[in-house]
Amino acid sequence: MIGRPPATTHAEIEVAAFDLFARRGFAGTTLEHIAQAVGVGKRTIFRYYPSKNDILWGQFDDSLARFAETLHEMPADMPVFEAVYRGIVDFNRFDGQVIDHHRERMALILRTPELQAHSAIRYQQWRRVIEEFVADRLDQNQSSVIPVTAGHVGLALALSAYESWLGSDGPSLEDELERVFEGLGQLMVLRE
Amino acid sequence: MIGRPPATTHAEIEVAAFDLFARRGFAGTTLEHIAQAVGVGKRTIFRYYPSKNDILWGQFDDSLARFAETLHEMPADMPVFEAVYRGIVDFNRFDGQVIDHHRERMALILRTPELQAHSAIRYQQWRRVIEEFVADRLDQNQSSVIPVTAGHVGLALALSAYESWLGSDGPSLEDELERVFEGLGQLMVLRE
DNA sequence: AGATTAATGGCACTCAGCGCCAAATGTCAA
DNA sequence: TTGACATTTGGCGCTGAGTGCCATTAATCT
Repeated sequence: MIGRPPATTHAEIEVAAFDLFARRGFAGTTLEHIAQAVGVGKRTIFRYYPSKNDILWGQFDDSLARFAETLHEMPADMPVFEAVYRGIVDFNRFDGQVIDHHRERMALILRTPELQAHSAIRYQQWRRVIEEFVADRLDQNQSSVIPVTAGHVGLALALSAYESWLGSDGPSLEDELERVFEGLGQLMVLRE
Repeated sequence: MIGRPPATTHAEIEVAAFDLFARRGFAGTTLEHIAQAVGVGKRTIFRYYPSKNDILWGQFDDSLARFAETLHEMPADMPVFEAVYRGIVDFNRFDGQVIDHHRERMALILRTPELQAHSAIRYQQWRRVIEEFVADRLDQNQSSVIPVTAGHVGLALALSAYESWLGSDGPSLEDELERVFEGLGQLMVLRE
């Protein structure tokens, strides 16, 4: 490769930041701390991540592409929202090796106020993937009611499952998703 | 009242800020601008609102109490999630005089990235109200699956309706909520 | 008039984030 | 081996949100 070689990597920054966040808290960790831990200038951190909030989201953009793929691979005769549900389950499947790390990461993201707020931006991208899929399947406009609702409700399911998952240490994420989905079914039936 | 009289009010700050946000954009408006418009020190603004993000949310805390009341006034034999749905509709009923203002406010909140992010914090409080109500009705713990899911899904419905409402200028917010709710029903039925 | 009470607002600070640009550090061609 | 070139680094200085501190101001009460 030509030019001056990079002094660090996204992964290295993420690891260092993760460690500091866990030990000193998110707010208690300045970008200066992270930069020093990595052995790089503060200015450089910003070249790798647009903001302190984004560090923990790592490769989320790649994941989104994978999510879209997963959805589009669902059998064409499967009911839309079931496809969405299964897509969400697939999207949140992690190997035993990384699941612990994923849990800690999500605990930070879902329980740190600043990160909670920032997540809304990421969730939006995630919802768009569902919207697009549902709109495509039902041959509707992406901004019409059903696709938008599917996106929001899909997110609602995922977040509910994550909260339950983080709150206890028994069931797997997949189990929690199923329980939540079933719960929604009950709620809807209860309406009649 | 004893002591030095206040130099301004929450309402005055809100009006001034709202005007500036509409004209110069949220990011383009500094707290210094708002302070000058109100004729007060920047430091004082922070005594009335904890952050720039919070100004537009005004009396939200009071609204929450009203929301909780509305829910608890629902007939005891009404199915839980229908009660939640009706509570949301009631909560979002506004007089013809204030509806235009409410629309502009929500457009700002839902379309400005910084505010979108910050809203997550407020939504959380709002969800808690639903959680509490549902938990109470079903005699479950507030943090168990059904109440949490009801909170998230309730929010999903409200946000979907607001997006539709802001996107077109025909139907009322109440109509949009009904369409969204019906849409969710379709999605769920489609699963079978 | 003087004591008391409560709000104001200035000052100095920290930290996130950005624009700018010179310096550093590699590769490649002659 | 040397010099041109490409690319990243990181320092500097700035803006703007938000906080702690505290003297000042402006009311009321005795």
